[in-house]
Amino acid sequence: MADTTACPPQISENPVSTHKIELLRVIAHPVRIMILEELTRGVKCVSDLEEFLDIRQSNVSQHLSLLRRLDVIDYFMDGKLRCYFLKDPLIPDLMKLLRKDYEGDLPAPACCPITKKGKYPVRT
Amino acid sequence: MADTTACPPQISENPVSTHKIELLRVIAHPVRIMILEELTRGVKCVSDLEEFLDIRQSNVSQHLSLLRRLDVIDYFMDGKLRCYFLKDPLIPDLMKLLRKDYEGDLPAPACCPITKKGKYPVRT
DNA sequence: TTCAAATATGCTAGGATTTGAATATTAGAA
DNA sequence: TTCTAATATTCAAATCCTAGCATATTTGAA
Repeated sequence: MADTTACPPQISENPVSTHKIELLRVIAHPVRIMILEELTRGVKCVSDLEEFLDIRQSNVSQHLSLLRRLDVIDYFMDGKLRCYFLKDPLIPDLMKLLRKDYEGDLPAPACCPITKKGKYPVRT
Repeated sequence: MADTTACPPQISENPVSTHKIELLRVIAHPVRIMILEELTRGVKCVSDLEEFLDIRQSNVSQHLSLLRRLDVIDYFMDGKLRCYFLKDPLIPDLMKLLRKDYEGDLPAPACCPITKKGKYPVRT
Protein backbone atom coordinates (compact mmCIF):
# COMPACT_ATOMS: atom_id res chain seq x y z
CA MET A 1 0.00 0.00 0.00
CA ALA A 2 1.16 3.48 -0.79
CA ASP A 3 1.66 6.55 1.31
CA THR A 4 -1.65 8.17 2.19
CA THR A 5 -0.59 11.08 4.29
CA ALA A 6 -0.81 13.99 1.88
CA CYS A 7 -4.32 14.05 0.45
CA PRO A 8 -5.79 17.44 -0.44
CA PRO A 9 -9.12 18.33 1.13
CA GLN A 10 -12.26 16.95 -0.53
CA ILE A 11 -14.06 19.66 -2.43
CA SER A 12 -17.84 19.33 -2.16
CA GLU A 13 -19.64 21.60 -4.59
CA ASN A 14 -23.31 21.82 -5.41
CA PRO A 15 -24.38 19.43 -8.16
CA VAL A 16 -25.02 20.34 -11.77
CA SER A 17 -28.75 21.09 -12.14
CA THR A 18 -31.00 18.91 -14.24
CA HIS A 19 -31.74 21.94 -16.35
CA LYS A 20 -28.08 22.28 -17.23
CA ILE A 21 -27.94 18.60 -18.14
CA GLU A 22 -30.93 19.00 -20.45
CA LEU A 23 -29.23 22.02 -21.91
CA LEU A 24 -26.13 19.99 -22.62
CA ARG A 25 -28.17 17.23 -24.21
CA VAL A 26 -29.89 19.67 -26.51
CA ILE A 27 -26.65 21.36 -27.49
CA ALA A 28 -24.86 18.07 -28.15
CA HIS A 29 -26.06 17.64 -31.73
CA PRO A 30 -24.08 18.48 -34.86
CA VAL A 31 -26.79 20.60 -36.46
CA ARG A 32 -27.61 22.47 -33.27
CA ILE A 33 -23.94 23.13 -32.59
CA MET A 34 -23.66 24.63 -36.07
CA ILE A 35 -26.73 26.76 -35.44
CA LEU A 36 -25.23 28.05 -32.22
CA GLU A 37 -21.88 28.70 -33.86
CA GLU A 38 -23.61 30.63 -36.60
CA LEU A 39 -25.67 32.61 -34.10
CA THR A 40 -22.50 33.37 -32.16
CA ARG A 41 -21.45 35.31 -35.24
CA GLY A 42 -24.69 37.28 -35.34
CA VAL A 43 -28.42 37.34 -35.91
CA LYS A 44 -29.73 34.94 -38.55
CA CYS A 45 -33.17 34.22 -39.96
CA VAL A 46 -34.46 30.72 -40.64
CA SER A 47 -33.77 30.70 -44.34
CA ASP A 48 -30.21 31.93 -43.77
CA LEU A 49 -29.72 28.93 -41.52
CA GLU A 50 -31.47 26.64 -43.98
CA GLU A 51 -28.99 27.62 -46.66
CA PHE A 52 -25.99 27.53 -44.37
CA LEU A 53 -26.86 24.13 -42.93
CA ASP A 54 -28.12 22.66 -46.18
CA ILE A 55 -30.98 20.77 -44.56
CA ARG A 56 -34.77 20.95 -44.97
CA GLN A 57 -36.58 23.96 -43.65
CA SER A 58 -38.84 21.93 -41.41
CA ASN A 59 -35.83 20.34 -39.81
CA VAL A 60 -34.23 23.71 -39.17
CA SER A 61 -37.43 24.85 -37.49
CA GLN A 62 -37.51 21.70 -35.40
CA HIS A 63 -34.01 22.31 -34.10
CA LEU A 64 -34.76 25.96 -33.45
CA SER A 65 -37.90 24.95 -31.61
CA LEU A 66 -35.90 22.70 -29.28
CA LEU A 67 -33.38 25.45 -28.59
CA ARG A 68 -36.18 27.92 -27.96
CA ARG A 69 -37.94 25.53 -25.59
CA LEU A 70 -34.87 25.61 -23.35
CA ASP A 71 -34.40 29.37 -23.67
CA VAL A 72 -31.10 28.96 -25.43
CA ILE A 73 -32.18 31.28 -28.21
CA ASP A 74 -34.89 33.82 -28.94
CA TYR A 75 -36.02 35.76 -31.98
CA PHE A 76 -37.55 39.00 -33.10
CA MET A 77 -39.65 39.56 -36.18
CA ASP A 78 -38.62 41.61 -39.15
CA GLY A 79 -41.61 41.55 -41.42
CA LYS A 80 -42.07 37.93 -42.31
CA LEU A 81 -38.62 36.96 -41.11
CA ARG A 82 -37.85 35.49 -37.74
CA CYS A 83 -34.47 36.77 -36.69
CA TYR A 84 -32.89 34.38 -34.22
CA PHE A 85 -30.21 35.28 -31.71
CA LEU A 86 -28.49 33.78 -28.67
CA LYS A 87 -30.14 34.28 -25.33
CA ASP A 88 -28.47 31.97 -22.80
CA PRO A 89 -25.24 33.54 -21.57
CA LEU A 90 -23.71 30.13 -20.99
CA ILE A 91 -23.45 29.48 -24.72
CA PRO A 92 -20.56 31.77 -25.66
CA ASP A 93 -18.51 30.44 -22.75
CA LEU A 94 -19.33 26.87 -23.69
CA MET A 95 -18.42 27.46 -27.32
CA LYS A 96 -15.11 28.94 -26.31
CA LEU A 97 -14.40 25.95 -24.11
CA LEU A 98 -15.31 23.52 -26.91
CA ARG A 99 -12.95 25.24 -29.30
CA LYS A 100 -10.02 25.30 -26.91
CA ASP A 101 -7.49 22.56 -27.47
CA TYR A 102 -6.07 20.91 -24.48
CA GLU A 103 -2.74 19.15 -24.70
CA GLY A 104 -2.11 15.93 -22.83
CA ASP A 105 -4.15 14.36 -20.07
CA LEU A 106 -4.91 15.36 -16.53
CA PRO A 107 -2.17 14.34 -14.09
CA ALA A 108 -2.69 10.80 -12.86
CA PRO A 109 -4.01 10.60 -9.31
CA ALA A 110 -1.20 10.88 -6.84
CA CYS A 111 -2.93 10.24 -3.58
CA CYS A 112 -5.39 8.08 -1.90
CA PRO A 113 -8.91 9.16 -0.91
CA ILE A 114 -10.51 6.96 1.67
CA THR A 115 -13.66 5.19 0.59
CA LYS A 116 -15.61 2.18 1.73
CA LYS A 117 -13.01 0.10 -0.08
CA GLY A 118 -10.13 1.60 1.84
CA LYS A 119 -7.31 3.76 0.70
CA TYR A 120 -6.26 3.74 -2.92
CA PRO A 121 -2.63 3.17 -3.70
CA VAL A 122 -0.53 5.41 -5.87
CA ARG A 123 -0.19 4.22 -9.42
CA THR A 124 3.31 3.13 -10.41
CA MET B 1 -35.15 49.96 -41.30
CA ALA B 2 -32.74 50.67 -38.52
CA ASP B 3 -29.28 52.14 -38.45
CA THR B 4 -26.72 49.67 -39.73
CA THR B 5 -23.52 51.64 -39.51
CA ALA B 6 -21.90 50.29 -36.36
CA CYS B 7 -21.57 46.52 -36.72
CA PRO B 8 -18.61 44.85 -35.02
CA PRO B 9 -16.39 42.66 -37.20
CA GLN B 10 -17.54 39.11 -37.89
CA ILE B 11 -15.51 36.60 -35.92
CA SER B 12 -14.82 33.44 -37.89
CA GLU B 13 -13.39 30.70 -35.70
CA ASN B 14 -12.71 27.06 -36.49
CA PRO B 15 -15.70 24.81 -35.92
CA VAL B 16 -16.24 22.54 -32.93
CA SER B 17 -14.88 19.09 -33.82
CA THR B 18 -17.16 16.10 -34.15
CA HIS B 19 -15.18 14.47 -31.37
CA LYS B 20 -16.08 17.30 -29.02
CA ILE B 21 -19.73 16.96 -29.99
CA GLU B 22 -19.63 13.24 -29.23
CA LEU B 23 -17.99 14.10 -25.96
CA LEU B 24 -20.82 16.47 -25.08
CA ARG B 25 -23.40 13.87 -25.99
CA VAL B 26 -21.78 11.32 -23.74
CA ILE B 27 -21.43 13.73 -20.86
CA ALA B 28 -25.03 14.97 -21.16
CA HIS B 29 -26.62 12.22 -19.06
CA PRO B 30 -27.59 12.51 -15.40
CA VAL B 31 -25.77 9.37 -14.30
CA ARG B 32 -22.63 10.16 -16.23
CA ILE B 33 -22.59 13.71 -14.92
CA MET B 34 -22.78 12.31 -11.40
CA ILE B 35 -19.93 9.93 -12.15
CA LEU B 36 -17.82 12.79 -13.42
CA GLU B 37 -18.68 14.95 -10.45
CA GLU B 38 -17.71 12.15 -8.12
CA LEU B 39 -14.45 11.54 -9.98
CA THR B 40 -13.72 15.25 -9.81
CA ARG B 41 -13.52 14.72 -6.07
CA GLY B 42 -11.08 11.84 -6.40
CA VAL B 43 -10.40 8.29 -7.49
CA LYS B 44 -13.31 5.86 -7.12
CA CYS B 45 -13.75 2.17 -7.80
CA VAL B 46 -16.82 0.70 -9.46
CA SER B 47 -18.53 -0.46 -6.30
CA ASP B 48 -18.00 2.94 -4.69
CA LEU B 49 -19.84 4.43 -7.64
CA GLU B 50 -22.48 1.71 -7.55
CA GLU B 51 -23.27 2.62 -3.97
CA PHE B 52 -23.11 6.36 -4.55
CA LEU B 53 -25.30 6.26 -7.64
CA ASP B 54 -27.66 3.59 -6.33
CA ILE B 55 -28.00 1.83 -9.66
CA ARG B 56 -27.14 -1.70 -10.86
CA GLN B 57 -23.52 -2.66 -11.19
CA SER B 58 -23.87 -3.59 -14.85
CA ASN B 59 -25.31 -0.20 -15.57
CA VAL B 60 -22.44 1.55 -13.81
CA SER B 61 -20.01 -0.46 -15.91
CA GLN B 62 -21.87 0.45 -19.09
CA HIS B 63 -21.63 4.14 -18.32
CA LEU B 64 -17.96 3.81 -17.40
CA SER B 65 -17.37 1.92 -20.63
CA LEU B 66 -18.84 4.77 -22.66
CA LEU B 67 -16.73 7.33 -20.84
CA ARG B 68 -13.65 5.19 -21.33
CA ARG B 69 -14.36 4.74 -25.04
CA LEU B 70 -14.08 8.51 -25.46
CA ASP B 71 -11.00 8.78 -23.24
CA VAL B 72 -12.86 10.86 -20.69
CA ILE B 73 -11.71 8.61 -17.88
CA ASP B 74 -9.15 5.89 -17.26
CA TYR B 75 -8.44 3.46 -14.44
CA PHE B 76 -5.70 1.60 -12.68
CA MET B 77 -5.99 -1.70 -10.88
CA ASP B 78 -5.64 -2.18 -7.16
CA GLY B 79 -5.97 -5.89 -6.65
CA LYS B 80 -9.43 -6.75 -7.87
CA LEU B 81 -10.56 -3.14 -7.85
CA ARG B 82 -10.62 -0.87 -10.85
CA CYS B 83 -9.82 2.60 -9.67
CA TYR B 84 -11.29 5.14 -12.05
CA PHE B 85 -10.07 8.69 -12.49
CA LEU B 86 -10.54 11.64 -14.82
CA LYS B 87 -8.34 11.78 -17.88
CA ASP B 88 -9.71 14.43 -20.25
CA PRO B 89 -8.57 17.87 -19.12
CA LEU B 90 -11.70 19.46 -20.56
CA ILE B 91 -13.87 17.92 -17.86
CA PRO B 92 -12.90 20.05 -14.86
CA ASP B 93 -13.34 23.22 -16.90
CA LEU B 94 -16.70 22.01 -18.20
CA MET B 95 -17.88 21.10 -14.71
CA LYS B 96 -16.92 24.51 -13.43
CA LEU B 97 -18.82 26.14 -16.27
CA LEU B 98 -21.90 23.99 -15.62
CA ARG B 99 -21.91 24.98 -11.96
CA LYS B 100 -21.55 28.69 -12.57
CA ASP B 101 -24.76 30.63 -12.38
CA TYR B 102 -25.34 33.26 -14.92
CA GLU B 103 -27.75 36.06 -14.22
CA GLY B 104 -29.96 37.46 -16.93
CA ASP B 105 -29.75 36.96 -20.65
CA LEU B 106 -27.23 37.96 -23.25
CA PRO B 107 -27.76 41.52 -24.48
CA ALA B 108 -30.23 41.60 -27.35
CA PRO B 109 -28.62 42.15 -30.73
CA ALA B 110 -28.01 45.81 -31.32
CA CYS B 111 -26.87 45.81 -34.89
CA CYS B 112 -27.52 44.40 -38.24
CA PRO B 113 -25.37 41.79 -39.91
CA ILE B 114 -25.81 41.58 -43.64
CA THR B 115 -27.10 38.27 -44.96
CA LYS B 116 -28.80 37.09 -48.10
CA LYS B 117 -31.98 38.51 -46.64
CA GLY B 118 -30.52 41.97 -46.22
CA LYS B 119 -29.77 43.90 -43.11
CA TYR B 120 -31.54 43.09 -39.90
CA PRO B 121 -33.20 45.92 -38.03
CA VAL B 122 -32.60 46.76 -34.41
CA ARG B 123 -35.22 45.38 -32.08
CA THR B 124 -37.37 48.01 -30.38
C1' DT C 1 -6.38 -25.58 -8.99
C1' DT C 2 -10.68 -24.00 -7.28
C1' DC C 3 -13.36 -20.30 -5.46
C1' DA C 4 -15.46 -15.93 -4.83
C1' DA C 5 -15.52 -10.95 -5.31
C1' DA C 6 -15.32 -7.28 -8.61
C1' DT C 7 -16.27 -5.90 -12.92
C1' DA C 8 -17.44 -6.28 -17.92
C1' DT C 9 -20.20 -7.74 -21.86
C1' DG C 10 -24.08 -9.49 -24.89
C1' DC C 11 -28.73 -9.31 -25.54
C1' DT C 12 -33.22 -7.22 -25.65
C1' DA C 13 -37.52 -4.60 -24.80
C1' DG C 14 -39.11 -0.05 -24.20
C1' DG C 15 -38.57 4.55 -24.95
C1' DA C 16 -36.64 8.70 -26.96
C1' DT C 17 -34.55 11.25 -31.14
C1' DT C 18 -34.25 12.47 -35.76
C1' DT C 19 -35.77 13.31 -40.25
C1' DG C 20 -38.70 14.04 -44.33
C1' DA C 21 -43.19 14.81 -46.13
C1' DA C 22 -47.32 16.99 -45.87
C1' DT C 23 -49.85 20.51 -43.97
C1' DA C 24 -50.91 24.58 -41.10
C1' DT C 25 -50.04 29.30 -39.69
C1' DT C 26 -48.82 34.05 -40.12
C1' DA C 27 -47.56 38.60 -41.77
C1' DG C 28 -47.22 41.72 -45.17
C1' DA C 29 -48.15 42.89 -50.05
C1' DA C 30 -51.28 43.46 -53.83
C1' DT D 1 -59.80 40.31 -48.84
C1' DT D 2 -56.74 37.24 -51.30
C1' DC D 3 -52.20 35.73 -52.19
C1' DT D 4 -47.63 34.32 -51.19
C1' DA D 5 -43.23 33.89 -48.81
C1' DA D 6 -41.45 32.45 -44.46
C1' DT D 7 -41.79 29.57 -40.90
C1' DA D 8 -43.99 26.16 -37.70
C1' DT D 9 -46.32 21.89 -36.61
C1' DT D 10 -47.92 17.16 -37.10
C1' DC D 11 -47.15 12.60 -38.24
C1' DA D 12 -44.76 8.35 -39.17
C1' DA D 13 -40.65 5.56 -40.04
C1' DA D 14 -36.03 4.65 -39.01
C1' DT D 15 -32.62 4.81 -35.82
C1' DC D 16 -30.42 5.37 -31.44
C1' DC D 17 -30.26 5.15 -26.23
C1' DT D 18 -31.05 3.09 -21.81
C1' DA D 19 -31.50 -0.20 -18.26
C1' DG D 20 -32.06 -4.76 -16.69
C1' DC D 21 -31.00 -9.46 -16.86
C1' DA D 22 -28.07 -13.16 -17.56
C1' DT D 23 -23.64 -14.51 -18.24
C1' DA D 24 -18.63 -14.01 -18.99
C1' DT D 25 -14.09 -12.55 -17.43
C1' DT D 26 -10.51 -11.50 -14.33
C1' DT D 27 -7.90 -11.37 -10.13
C1' DG D 28 -6.27 -12.59 -5.83
C1' DA D 29 -6.99 -15.82 -2.03
C1' DA D 30 -7.43 -20.39 -0.07
